[in-house]
Formats: sequence, structure tokens, C-alpha cells
Amino acid sequence: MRTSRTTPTLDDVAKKAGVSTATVSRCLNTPDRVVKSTRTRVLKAVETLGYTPNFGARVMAAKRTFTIGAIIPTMENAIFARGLQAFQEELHRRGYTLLVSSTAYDPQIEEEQIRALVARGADGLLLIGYDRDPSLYRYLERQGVPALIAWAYAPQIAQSAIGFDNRGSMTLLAEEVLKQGHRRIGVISGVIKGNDRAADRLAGIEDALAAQGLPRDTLAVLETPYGFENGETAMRTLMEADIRPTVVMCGNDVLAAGALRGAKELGLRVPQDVSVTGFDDIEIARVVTPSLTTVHVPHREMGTKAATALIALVEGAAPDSPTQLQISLQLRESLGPVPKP
Amino acid sequence: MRTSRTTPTLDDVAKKAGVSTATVSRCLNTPDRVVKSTRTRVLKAVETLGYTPNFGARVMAAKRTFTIGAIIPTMENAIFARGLQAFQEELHRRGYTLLVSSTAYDPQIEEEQIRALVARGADGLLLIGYDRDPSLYRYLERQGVPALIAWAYAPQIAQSAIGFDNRGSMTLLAEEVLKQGHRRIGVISGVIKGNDRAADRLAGIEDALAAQGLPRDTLAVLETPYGFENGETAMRTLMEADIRPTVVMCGNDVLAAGALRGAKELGLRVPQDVSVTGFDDIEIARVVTPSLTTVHVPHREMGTKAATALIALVEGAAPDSPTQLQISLQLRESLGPVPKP
DNA sequence: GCGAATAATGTAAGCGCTTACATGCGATTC
DNA sequence: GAATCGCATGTAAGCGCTTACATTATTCGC
Repeated sequence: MRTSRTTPTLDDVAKKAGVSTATVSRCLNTPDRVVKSTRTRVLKAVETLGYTPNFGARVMAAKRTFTIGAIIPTMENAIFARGLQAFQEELHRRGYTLLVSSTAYDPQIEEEQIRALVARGADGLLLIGYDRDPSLYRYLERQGVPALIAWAYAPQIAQSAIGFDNRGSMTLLAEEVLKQGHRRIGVISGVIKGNDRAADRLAGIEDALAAQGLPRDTLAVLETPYGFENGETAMRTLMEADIRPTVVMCGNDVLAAGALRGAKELGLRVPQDVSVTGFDDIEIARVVTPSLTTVHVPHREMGTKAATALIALVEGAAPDSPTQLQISLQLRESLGPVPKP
Repeated sequence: MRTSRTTPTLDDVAKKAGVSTATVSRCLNTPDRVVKSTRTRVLKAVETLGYTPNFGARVMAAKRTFTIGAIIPTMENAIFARGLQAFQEELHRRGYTLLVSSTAYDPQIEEEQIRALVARGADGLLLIGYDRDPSLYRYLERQGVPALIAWAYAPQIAQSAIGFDNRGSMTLLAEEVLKQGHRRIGVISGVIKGNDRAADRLAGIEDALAAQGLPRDTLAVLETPYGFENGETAMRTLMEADIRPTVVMCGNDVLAAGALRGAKELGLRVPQDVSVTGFDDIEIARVVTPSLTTVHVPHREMGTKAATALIALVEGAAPDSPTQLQISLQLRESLGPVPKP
């Protein structure tokens, strides 16, 4: 239907401008290979006809789609939304289009989506985290589709990656917590299965404890899906235990904001009665009262750099070794010294 | 590159199965037109070869892409992120893929993106708001690409649309504000140019004033781009004026959260010294202290319904008249009675 | 100002798929 | 049993574009 008599084709433009289709194509793709006078004539024809190249045809002939696929757990998480926005902006600047899918944190769905995007001719893929079935990486390699892993950096990553050290960052934060004298630590973690970021963050806390020779049971860990309400509930559960933690470290800011709210409902003051920490440093961290001590992650920088790196890969650059971005601790009000008994 | 010797084509499958390409194609698209024995043979060949149809070729030959494009101002705004997530989920359920672009609230960029997505063969388009150059609608019609307008409902919309009445909602909220006795109203509005939602929300406030015969200068309006920091700054500006407003109504929750923060910095208590209201009812509204009085919008419902409606359009349904979703006022702590002088 | 080198343009062969139409074959009908 | 029909399958013509290669116009050196 679409391509009825009404939609102009390259041919129409060529006729109108009195040149061959090849010349029109060159005007559009490699303008410097066409002399100026012809070029303007052709462009005028393009203009008056309102011509837009047919994507499918172009893909087929050129074997390039200028499309990048991104597969993220969810857009509802501000940290992905923001990074993705930056990613898309950079892509657009470079003439690429973004194809987005989300997986709801389900590896099964992720695999489907990866295949779907490859079938649609994505030139490259942005993937979140590194922990997935190795056969998927092999599949991508066989298909010649480069993939870039974002939001994660870890020495063991074999693929091109850009991210930050979730584990080390959390260790840093945990050290700060310990320095404040806390020895009973509650943890509200994201769901760990299929989510290396959550796993690494928890491991980071454990590292800090181990380094100080503290027993494993210093920690009370609760896993819960992403979401404000879930943080709230988890906080309640933690604080109703026989031995209350004096600090609750959360896997991300949204959980932490929920925890803050949970504390409030229990009549607990933060940080006088219990301290709370987050991770990501999204807007919400500075908005809540008390403001949230958290780990600052450069989301937009990550998005932009991911775009650059992925395009390089797509355009044939050799894979770089993983890039690590710097995080920084944001010490705010929600973390205080351990309460006097 | 991709389609080097390594990627199997329809031809390869046909040879392997000992049939013609037409039969293979039919197996994949209209299985019931192929006898069972052949079908299984073909499907086995597909399997062993690991064949996936080439998207570009398919598009070109079939003129359908099962792709829906969405063009939103930005993904950083939680309200779009959430709605888009729901939209994508529903699309995926129905076998469509989502193509996303953002415009940074720039009509110029929006036009570009619309054309880009059409060129990529999007079967349908999701657009935010109704206020755009009529020639764009004509273009889409000419191209045979149906578009659905979301996040906006207004009687004057001629296209298919799904959304809520920004103007009427804001009137409702303003009436509540007036009921509390406020007569000096500050407004922190989003940028109005090219953003009908922002314009309608402001108009809604004006409607409420007009209905009560209050003078236009009851209002002190400040326009500012979307963003927490901007709300903060705007709040400061408003409160430093000679005549301070007793309430500040904000165009969205993020601006309102910023305003809350601005108030705090000025040492003003909310709502004792000044009241604040938002719009959208995103998570942040319940997280801030004091919690935000705002307008609740059913984001996810809108996303899901938008997907259903747009697919119907794409599949040839006659355009429905605009659908209006119900909003509700969320009265929370940030709005109180006008302070005693 | 002539030939060679170079730049601009044209010609035409696909890219991988769908589908209208043609073909062949067994079943049905009288 | 011949003519007819219906179904499964094959043949081949594009879809609109890019690009290698061929052809023609232009520029430059001497």
C-alpha cells in the first residue's frame, strides 16, 4: 500500500532531475563525489518530490541499517532511562537510530529480544550487564553483530564493555559505613538471579566485611524486585527482626527511598535511629528527606560513551578492552554514626 | 558483511529442503497453504541452518515491518518512561517491535524524527501531544502511516488520540487551591512553546481564576525547562519577588520537587509558609517531604491502551474518536490553607 | 592545443524476499 | 475413462536501492 504511486522513489527523483539513479544515490550518500551543480539540481528534485529513501531497500542493498538495538531490563528505572536518553542522542548525532526492547529482568525474554533485534538487522547491540549464557555471545559473533556491555565493569568480562565497578564501589561505601561504627548491617538487594549488578553490589559489601575480619552474620540480606513499595516493605521486615540493623544498605536509590519511607512509618528517625544508603545517585536521592548517601554513577556519560564505542565497533574498529568509569561517594544526611544504645 | 557466505538465505533453506523458495516462504508466512510433510521438512532445514529471514528484504517485498515508532520529548521524564514501557510491553505481546526517538522538546527535531521513522518503514507512529504543523499530519496521511496522539486529550484534536484533559485537570486542582483561600498564585510552568500539555495546564489554572472572576494578575507565571534544578531556581525567583505567592503550582512533579527544595533552602516551611502542587503523580510525589499534592495520571494504562489502539489502526481499523482517561486529584501534605498574615 | 590522467556520470547487476500466475498431479464427476 | 476441478508447488517478476564497472566530460602538463 504504502509504496503506491504516491510515494516517490529514487527513479522518480532521477527522472525529475534528469540524471541516473546512481547519481541521485551518490548525492545522498557521498555528496562530494557529485559536482555541485548536479547536486543542487538533484536535491531540489528530492525536495519538491518530498522523497525519502526506502529503508528496506537501502538495507538490502547496503547491508547496513544504521540501527542500534538496546536491550534493557526496564525503562522505568531512571538510571537506564537517563543513560538510554544520552545513548540515543549520541546515536542520532551520528546518524543512527535506536531500537529498544526491555526484558523485565527475564533472561529468557532477553534472549528472544536479542534474536529479534538481530533479525531486524541491528548493526550492533547494547546489552546491560555481562552475565548471560555464553552461547548468546557465540550467536552474536556468528551473526557478525557486535555487542557492547554497559552498566557493568568487571575484570572477568571478555566482551567490550563500558561501566563502573559495582562491586568495588559498594565496598567503598561499605567501608564508609563501617567507619561510622556500624556492625549490624541490613541489606536490601535487588533480585540477584540474572542480575550481575545486584550480585556484585552485594559482594562488594561482603568484601568490605571480610577485609575487616567481620563475621558473615553481620549482614542481614533481603532480596526484592526493583520498586519503591518493595523497599518500603523490606525495610519493615528488616526492622521487625529480633536484632535490628543500625544501617540498611540498599541496592539502588529507589529501594533506599522506599526504605526511608518505611522507616518513617515505623517512627524511626534517619539517621539517628537507623542509617540508610542507596546506589546510583538519581534525582530522588537529593529530593528525599533526609537526603540519601549514595554512590554517584555518571549515567549520561555512560550512555554517550557507549554510543561512541558501539558505533566504532559497528564500523569495524577492533574491540577495546573494557572501559571503567569513575564513580564517587555522595555522603549526605541519611548515613550517620551508629546510634548510642 | 553480515550476509556473507555464513548467513543462510531463503535459497539455502530451499535447496536443503529440496523445494522452491516460494514454498519456504509460504511455510513461514502461511503454513496452512503447505502440506504437512513438506512443511516439517522445510522447518527442519530452517532449524539446522539457523535461518532467520532478512528483515530488509522482507520489508521490501511485503511492505510491512511490524514496527511501531514512538517519538517522545525525552526518556528522562519518568512519565514518558513508564508509559513507554507499558506501550512496549503490549507491543511485544502483539508481535510488534518498538522504535524510539526523542526530540528534546524541539518541533524541528520532531519533524525529522517522524520522517526518519516513516522512512524506516514504521507501520504506525505514537506521538506526544497534538500541537504540530498540520502539514505533518498531511504527510503521514499521504504516506499511509497512521499516527496516534497520546498524553493529550482535547476536544479540538482531529486525529486519533488517547490521553487526559490536561486543562480540565489543572482547573480542578486550581479550584482546590482557591478553596484553600489562596489568592496569590505562583506558577512554575514547563516551556509552553511547542508543548501543548504545558500550555493546557496553564490555561487550566487561568480558567479556574476566570470562573471566580479573579484578576489575571493573581498569577505570577514563570516558564522553565523540565528539570529538578530548574524548579529549584524558579522557586527562588518567585519567592524573592516583592509580592510573594502563597502557593506555587507547578507544571509537573519534577518541577514541584525542585520547588520544594528551593523553599527549604529559603527557610520556608511547606505548607505553613507556602504551598506547592505538582502534576503527574510519579513516584517522587510520594517520596518528598512534605508529600506532594498533585494530579494522578494513569501512565501505564495510557501506554497499554495506546498500543492496542495503534495496532488496531495499523491493521486497518477505522480511526476511533479520541479516548479520554480519568485523572484524579491526589491531595497530600504540600497544599495547605493560605497562611495567616 | 593534444593526449593522458582524472573527475563526473551512467549502466546494470544484484541484495533476499513475497506473490501473482503457471504447472502438474490426483481426485471427482458424468 | 475422459474432462474437470482443486490443491500443492514451482517459476519468475519485481520491491527500491547501492555500487562495481563502463563511459563520457573535464582538467592539466608540456
